[in-house]
Amino acid sequence: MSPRRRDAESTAAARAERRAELLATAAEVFASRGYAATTVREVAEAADMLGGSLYYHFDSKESMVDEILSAFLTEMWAAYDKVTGSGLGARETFEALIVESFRTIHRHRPAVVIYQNESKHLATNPRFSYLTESQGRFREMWLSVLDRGVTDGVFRADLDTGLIYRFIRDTVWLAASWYRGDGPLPAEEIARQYIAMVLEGILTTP
Amino acid sequence: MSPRRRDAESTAAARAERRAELLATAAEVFASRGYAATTVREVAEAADMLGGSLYYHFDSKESMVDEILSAFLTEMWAAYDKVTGSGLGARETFEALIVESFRTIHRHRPAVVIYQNESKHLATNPRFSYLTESQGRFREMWLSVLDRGVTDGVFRADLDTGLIYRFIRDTVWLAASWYRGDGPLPAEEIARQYIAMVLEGILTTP
Amino acid sequence: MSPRRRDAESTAAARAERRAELLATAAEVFASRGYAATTVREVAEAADMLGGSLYYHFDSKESMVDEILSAFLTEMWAAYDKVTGSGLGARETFEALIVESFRTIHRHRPAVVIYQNESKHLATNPRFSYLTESQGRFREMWLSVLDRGVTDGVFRADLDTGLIYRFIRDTVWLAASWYRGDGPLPAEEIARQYIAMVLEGILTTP
Amino acid sequence: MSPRRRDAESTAAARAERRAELLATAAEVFASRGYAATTVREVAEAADMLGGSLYYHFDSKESMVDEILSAFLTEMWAAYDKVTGSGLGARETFEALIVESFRTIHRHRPAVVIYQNESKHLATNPRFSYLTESQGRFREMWLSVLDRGVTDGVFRADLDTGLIYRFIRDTVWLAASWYRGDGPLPAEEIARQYIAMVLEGILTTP
DNA sequence: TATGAATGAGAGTTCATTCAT
DNA sequence: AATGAATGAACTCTCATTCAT
Repeated sequence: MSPRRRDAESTAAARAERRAELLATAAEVFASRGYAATTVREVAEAADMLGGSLYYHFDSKESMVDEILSAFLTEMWAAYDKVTGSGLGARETFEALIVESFRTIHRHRPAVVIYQNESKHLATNPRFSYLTESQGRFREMWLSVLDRGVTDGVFRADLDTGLIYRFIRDTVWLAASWYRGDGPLPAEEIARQYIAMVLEGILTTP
Repeated sequence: MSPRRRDAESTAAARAERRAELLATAAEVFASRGYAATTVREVAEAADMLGGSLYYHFDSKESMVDEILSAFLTEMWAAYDKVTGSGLGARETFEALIVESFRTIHRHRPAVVIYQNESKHLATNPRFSYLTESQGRFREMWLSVLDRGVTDGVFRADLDTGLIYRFIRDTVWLAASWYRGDGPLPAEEIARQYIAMVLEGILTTP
Repeated sequence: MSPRRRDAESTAAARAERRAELLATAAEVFASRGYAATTVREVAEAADMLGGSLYYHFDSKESMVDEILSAFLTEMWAAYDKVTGSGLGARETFEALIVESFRTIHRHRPAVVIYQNESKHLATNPRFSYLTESQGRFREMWLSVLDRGVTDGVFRADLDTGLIYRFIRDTVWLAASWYRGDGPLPAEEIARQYIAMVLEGILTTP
Repeated sequence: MSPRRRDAESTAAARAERRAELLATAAEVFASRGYAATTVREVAEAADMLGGSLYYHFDSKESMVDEILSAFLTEMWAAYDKVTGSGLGARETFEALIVESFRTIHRHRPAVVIYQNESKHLATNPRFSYLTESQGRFREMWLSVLDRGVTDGVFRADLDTGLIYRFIRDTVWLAASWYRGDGPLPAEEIARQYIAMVLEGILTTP
């Protein structure tokens, strides 16, 4: 490997790292102020640069969210696929998916918040059609688990699985907007209680 | 009643009605496109007018959301207060509040969606401080019901009530973004299943 | 004279009177806030009506200033013409013109203020070409008096009459912006002192 | 001096210079068309830019006049203070102040015109309270000189000094609207004749 | 005569984006 | 890599004006 080659590699790596840094910064700003309400200048300022400088790294404001969201979704689906592909029973799959979701939130909180708040509007743009696709896949995945559970007699049959699905989707993702990882309850404890609540309900059992 | 009197009344009433109409239109547009991303022209267009014409009725774009949100919150709290003031037990109060929430969603869906999506950002503006206050009241109301239920032995003691609270808050309000009232399940059935799910869990009881 | 005729007359008279009232109101508002900065609504409000109602009486905002200014100029020139046509000597004419100017200010203060502040900008509009004409006539009138005074040995020959003219023009008209007629000095006294100052200077005579 | 240091200085200086250029352009446009009647786009056009570009340099249209006026007043007061602080007699102070005023007009004509035309309206805005203060200071300065002159027996005692003050104020500042510096009379000659006129009057001395 | 609702042009301002340096 | 100046489209809002009632 020639020195020249190594240089190219190291600068390419440095460049990728800088992008990642900037994206992380941007994600936080977008998450806290809202994508539409955030100006490019604000993002740049948070990264200690001037507005125009961001355009050396990114094509547009849009391409920033794009990268943020697609990176997050890619990683999330890799984790989900591992779970669903490991041949667990319905209840175990259910629990594992919930745990995995909280883990994703833990690792990509800003991206999750953006996804939660903006994907509906962004999805109208063809560029973000993958958001709609992801949502569909998400729905199918959960419905499949829930239906299997009902068939297996693990989950109640008197509840609409579509309703349960929405219920789970909403609470799991919205957790991103309040879960900080520095509260009194550790992540595992939250996941455990969450699972207990959904599975067994909040009533005392007689 | 003199004719003059009647005239004054009818024009004042007509004006109030027009405002209400326009606010309803604005609420729908804000809800579907997002407040920040919606232009005043779009609102006006949806009301079959030109941009400037809205300013005959309202001071600003901001005052529109203000009216939309405060009207909705006023009505919602009146309903909640009736429930909490009627001396029901913890579980009955719990159920009644859920039902009331779904009713509110049914009547003010666009306002609820706006509240859900924008209140975090709007609340930074002193004009919308009532949003933060309302959120605080909401939290206290639910925690009081939940804690009472735990004390009375109706609700499980091994779950964090703060967690349950968030759980309920998120799912109830997010329901506004998917509940249309024209789906296969009627409102009461949704409320019933929702309550069953939260109270008893989704597992089959052995 | 038939009753019908009298009615027509009285309504025409009433109408003219209303116009005059409205113009007086408008003049005051234009004078105190500036023509460009004054909105039609503000004028209407000062006359206890709504914005649109003024258009029953006047074609446009512009036509209001037009009427205000031309009425004032017509009256002013009638008075000046009387003075210049009465065969007085240069000094007497000078004094009479000054007195007449203060009288005009006294009677048309708002119009004078408007003239002072806005005529430069209005004059660019062909409709107000008479403002430029009036200014020219004004200049000629004063220069003629001053030159005659110099020729007659009444006024100093070592001063540029063009400079004196500007000097007089500025102070006389600007007096409109501070002269209220309710100060400690009565109008005649002001005119007297003003004349003394301009004619004899402010130095003590040795 | 390091190159870095010099760069920082030169860019800061270049920036200040650009601001000054733009302000000079803006002042001319405001002076000739009136502040309220001038659009930001017109100012920009006069500076060969587009409307929005001005906002890179200035916060608002208002901040432009603010800078124009306060810069002018600061310089003017520095000059006046030098005169009043140099222990001259009443008459010499009087003459020096007049000369200084004409010099100020010569150097800041557009600013003076703006001050003359707009300060009354601008002063209602708290941001421009310094205009009112300056006016008060101006009045006190002149009255003090005039009163001293009367006491010393240099100026006539039979004229109201308040009237003389207004007289001087009006003519001096209004000179800005006609004095171009390119007329037949040079600045000093104008000041000389002006002083002669005010001090000795326009009558021939018998 | 006057109202009240609406118009539509244009104002001040913001902001994503570009580009020479 | 980053700066800083500028662009230009779009936005919120204002206001003279119109017109049915």
